[in-house]
Amino acid sequence: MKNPKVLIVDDEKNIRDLLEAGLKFAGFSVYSVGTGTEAVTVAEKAKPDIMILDVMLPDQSGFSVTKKLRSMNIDLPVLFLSARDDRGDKVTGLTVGGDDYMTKPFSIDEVIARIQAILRRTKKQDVEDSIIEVGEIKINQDAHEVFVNGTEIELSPTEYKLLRFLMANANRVMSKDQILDHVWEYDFNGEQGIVESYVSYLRKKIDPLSKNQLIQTKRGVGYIFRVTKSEE
Amino acid sequence: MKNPKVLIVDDEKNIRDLLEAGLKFAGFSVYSVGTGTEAVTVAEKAKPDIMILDVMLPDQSGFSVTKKLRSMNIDLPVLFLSARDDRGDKVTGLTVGGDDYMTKPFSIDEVIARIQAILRRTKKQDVEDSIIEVGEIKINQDAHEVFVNGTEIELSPTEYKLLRFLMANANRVMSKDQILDHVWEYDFNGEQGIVESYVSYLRKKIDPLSKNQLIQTKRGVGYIFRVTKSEE
DNA sequence: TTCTATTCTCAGGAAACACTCAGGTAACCT
DNA sequence: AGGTTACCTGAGTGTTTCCTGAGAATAGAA
Repeated sequence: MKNPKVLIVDDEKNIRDLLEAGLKFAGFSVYSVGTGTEAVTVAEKAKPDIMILDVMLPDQSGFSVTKKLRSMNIDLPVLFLSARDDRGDKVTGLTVGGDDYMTKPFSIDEVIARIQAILRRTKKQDVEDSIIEVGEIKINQDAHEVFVNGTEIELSPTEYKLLRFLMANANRVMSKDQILDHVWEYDFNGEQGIVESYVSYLRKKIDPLSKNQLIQTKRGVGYIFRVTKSEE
Repeated sequence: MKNPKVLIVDDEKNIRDLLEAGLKFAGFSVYSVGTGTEAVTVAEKAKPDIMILDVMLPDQSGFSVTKKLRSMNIDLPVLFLSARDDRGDKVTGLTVGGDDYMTKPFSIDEVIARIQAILRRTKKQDVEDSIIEVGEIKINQDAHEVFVNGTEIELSPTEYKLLRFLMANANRVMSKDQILDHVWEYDFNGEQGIVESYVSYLRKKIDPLSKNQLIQTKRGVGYIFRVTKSEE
């Protein structure tokens, strides 16, 4: 299957729009609803491959949605979304099998990564590989491991996400705004300076293991993860 | 499709006219409106391929326009425009889909370049390639890299834009006024001397790598990017 | 809780950049 | 030829952008 189908269930329209834009661009077919009742209907009709489900819906809890679906013999993996604090008791109990959960606010690229991980685990979807290898750097997404020319380096979560984003867009300049929009949580309202800081952190860990400066600055434009120096 | 359709949404008539003229000349079909309400109407009727949208409109915010359109299942990429300092706290998530974001004041050719980049990425369109190659010079727009006979040169943002403009109009004399209008931001009120300076900068970086003088002066008229014509 | 890793802000300094200006040079004119 | 105009370019100035270390605030783990 070429375009996995995702069903987004969240009552906040902003979040639905954000997810919809990001997932569509990442190559998913997207269905988006705001209530649990609609979710059940669409899940039955459209047969999505995965569902993104807010656990706190206005009409019913996410839990009852999954229960309903299961009783209808509709079996699809779920990525649960929840607010930061109501974690622990209910949500963790919900995740069975291939399911996963994330807290709001999230970063859009992290959502995409999680969805791909779930699809990878559950069905044999035609989905990105767990291993990203670009030039001298290899990332194992399942194990959260990063190797530079075969040597492993330790990255903090944010460093990891930033590097993954730059590598996924290798040989293309990414502006700081783009980086903020994809790598940082959607409610982050800080300044671009934080991107500079994290690029600096990354370089400090990467550069000692490579002869090339892998992350380059395009002054006034952004940053680029550069693999092939010159062509021709 | 040969002529992509662009919908311009901005309340300042000056800016609308500026964009309209520039985009028409670049080969786009242009629709232009001043309010969000009109934008929705025209987007529905004319089915544009892309929209240029000021985030600060008199009747409603640019975001509510995109939301409205999305809820109507009208799906088109957006190039957002905003004042220079609106970024940072308020607006995030603008670039997650195929969308992009620019601040005012902009240079008209930069707008065109961004639009083509968006159409290229959302790739429903038959649009210019990311690589511009004219004679001995090759520009990779994705990577913001410039090669002269295979050797990379480093250009500042303004040098880059100037060279791209001259190459896009190769073998045609461009006056300094034309250059100012296309390459510099629309509120620039300096003198033509700056064009002379930047041509000088460019030559200093380009000429050592070429036997020909690629940027030639047409005294009293302007400058021309000359391609050694093997055929014609 | 305490401890530690991490996130984020900030500020100083360095470098790159944009722009202006003026003296010099080349092209064009009569 | 001389005189005039347009152009070139080095020098200088003020601004912007970027880097990085230091430290405060926060979250996660022991």
